[in-house]
Amino acid sequence: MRPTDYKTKQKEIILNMFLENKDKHLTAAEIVSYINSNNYNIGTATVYRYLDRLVSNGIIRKYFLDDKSSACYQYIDPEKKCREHFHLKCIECGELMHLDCSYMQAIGDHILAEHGFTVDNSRTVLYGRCKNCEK
Amino acid sequence: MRPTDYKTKQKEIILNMFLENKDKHLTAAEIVSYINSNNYNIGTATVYRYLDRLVSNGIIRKYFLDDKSSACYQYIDPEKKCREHFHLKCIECGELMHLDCSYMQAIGDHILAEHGFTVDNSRTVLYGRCKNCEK
DNA sequence: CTAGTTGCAAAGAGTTTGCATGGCG
DNA sequence: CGCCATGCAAACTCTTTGCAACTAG
Repeated sequence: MRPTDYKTKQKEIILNMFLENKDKHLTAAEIVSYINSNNYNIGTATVYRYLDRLVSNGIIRKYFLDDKSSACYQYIDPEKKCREHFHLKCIECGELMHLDCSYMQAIGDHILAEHGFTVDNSRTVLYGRCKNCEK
Repeated sequence: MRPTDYKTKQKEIILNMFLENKDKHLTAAEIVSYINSNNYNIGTATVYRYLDRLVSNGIIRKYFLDDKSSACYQYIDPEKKCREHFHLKCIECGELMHLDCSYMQAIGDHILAEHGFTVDNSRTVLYGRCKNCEK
């Protein structure tokens, strides 16, 4: 059994930040500096510890963009069924697109059937450039 | 114009390591420890500097696995057209598979045509579990 | 000889851990 | 009150940078 999850002010603030930024990814540093600039103080370690838990609990997703050294975290919106489709991440502007498309959904099946590989959609992100940034 | 590329013993050793491990990825630490355990000595900085150059020159690929903090580097085999297809990476055993399949090659075109997104195959790795590890 | 290269050590950047204090339930 | 969570600082890991010595061409 997992330990009790006490409600604390810090956790509330962090989770709210993700809920208010469903369309963006946040880095640990951004979270720390945002909180510390808003009449509150939070330790870096606390942020990392809670981020880890949120990732384990499937509340947020953790990425590593190739050109960034720091990890990025983004809310996994249950309403958008993010576990069931692929994601596209623009390496220029950072936009995350949900690739909810029947054609793409067939890809996972194809890879499993033809290549014996089970793709984990919750981990996989396709990198590239979105319409605007490609220009 | 770019500076002349002097041939050195260090560069030769590193490049050979990639050529002898086309099917695997190597980390900077692995390269350093391998070389230093073989009657030769090389500085960490030298390894990183040459890796950067190999990446810039398109000789090797650099990527980050979700659960690793260190970067992985792998030779881009011209014969396998690694620039043009996707890669599958098993999150259990670390095996990297080349997904060279006409069906899959259509994916990039589809995403561009239907979703206006240009996928960068050299950056994208699909994560999941291979046949053996799925059991 | 000149300019690219190397090795070492120090500096950075990001993340994790140890530990005493603090707060939820 | 017991146990989890927090903050701070130190420790760590990986990578980059500064610089003097070295070397390929």
